[in-house]
Amino acid sequence: MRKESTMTPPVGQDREQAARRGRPGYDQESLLMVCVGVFNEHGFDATSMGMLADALGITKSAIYHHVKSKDELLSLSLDRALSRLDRVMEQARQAEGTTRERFELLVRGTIRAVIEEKPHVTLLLRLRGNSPVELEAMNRRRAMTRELEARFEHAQREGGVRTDLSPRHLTRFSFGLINSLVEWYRPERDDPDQVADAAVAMLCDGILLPNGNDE
Amino acid sequence: MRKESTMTPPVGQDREQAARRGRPGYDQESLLMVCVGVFNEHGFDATSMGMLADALGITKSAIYHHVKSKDELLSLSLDRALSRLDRVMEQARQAEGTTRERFELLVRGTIRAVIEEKPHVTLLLRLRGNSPVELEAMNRRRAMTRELEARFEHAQREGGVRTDLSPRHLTRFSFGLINSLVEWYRPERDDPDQVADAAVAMLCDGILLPNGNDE
DNA sequence: GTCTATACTAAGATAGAC
DNA sequence: GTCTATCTTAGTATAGAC
Repeated sequence: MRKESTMTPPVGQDREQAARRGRPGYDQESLLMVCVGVFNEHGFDATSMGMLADALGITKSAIYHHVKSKDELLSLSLDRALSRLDRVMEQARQAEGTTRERFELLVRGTIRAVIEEKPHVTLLLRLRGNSPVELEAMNRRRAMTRELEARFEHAQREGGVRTDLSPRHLTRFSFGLINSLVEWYRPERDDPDQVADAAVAMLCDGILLPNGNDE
Repeated sequence: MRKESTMTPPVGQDREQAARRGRPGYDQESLLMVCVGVFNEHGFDATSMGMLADALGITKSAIYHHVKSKDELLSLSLDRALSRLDRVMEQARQAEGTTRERFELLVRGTIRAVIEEKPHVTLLLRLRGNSPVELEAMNRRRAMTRELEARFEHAQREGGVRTDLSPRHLTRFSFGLINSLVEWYRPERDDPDQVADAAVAMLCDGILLPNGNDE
């Protein structure tokens, strides 16, 4: 059994440490991180409890000591992603300055959140709505999209953003560009600040040189 | 059995029509379209043959008359997506004109392809590499990404594209913006030309007004 | 081209010992 | 906190009748 247990359960020497700080075997947090990694590698639905057990180096049934179900693992992960993104939106609401400054703050904040919570955000962005847990998370995410759309509309009226594009398309394409991070960002290859600079530059000013050549 | 068969199998009156044109029951093409729709709704792995059977209005076993396996359905769909995208790349290779003109051609071609073959492209973009079929399709797609990256590098040397962003980031973010279409494009809400215009505008020139306001 | 019936395998989850 | 053993359900796929 247990074909590819790469990770040895971090058995603790120092127990008796006020309940949820030590880690005799796994605690819920460390277990969650391993599971989310496997979810993202194969997709949530393609991941069986057996595969999780293999990655954890324990048996299927041992997982149920930490969580009630596979869905609870998903729920815990999605909550982390959503609460992190909520904080970004809250920060954006309170921001002041020019349109560009406020937009830049939002973009950079979102990118930081996506990078720092990448495993959880990845899971969030790939939901299909197959369970109540997924549906609720998708609703929370949808609310953020709508809020950004309203923000774009406002910025257009204020005159900071071009008005030849609909708020819908501005929103969807902007999120599309940023969210693609979960599909290709790798800490070894990509510097977070450089990535954020590139996203801001592309979104604000595009990729062509102002004095475009005519060959 | 068969709880929500919305689609009645299109039983044909006019048979004997040269093998693969008529449709007594389903032919492979019409069956594929229904199945791919279900795959995209729930995700490939979360879709069982039973769900396909329900959507088709036939039984599970009847599906095996048309295809050897669930994986063959996936393979047929991915082939359609990839061959369509291959044609876009081929067209881009032969294009002439300014950097902007050639870039615009590529963007518009890709967007047309994504929209016109949306179900198949959607499936392609969501692969996790869980089977040989998926891995091979991902390789073909990766080749296209690399080709675009080389194109960006070339355009930077020629002077048409800003050089403060790496080809990698230009490529990934551009594809991210465009590919997001599969997640939100809806024919009833979005006009294809308007969507393409918006993508070109954002990618080439960004979203801010040239004469940005300082409030 | 589709059906019923069924073989076979793996899934998520639980009980109770250690 | 993890184990073995097991329950139950659902999965893909096949055989053979109509």
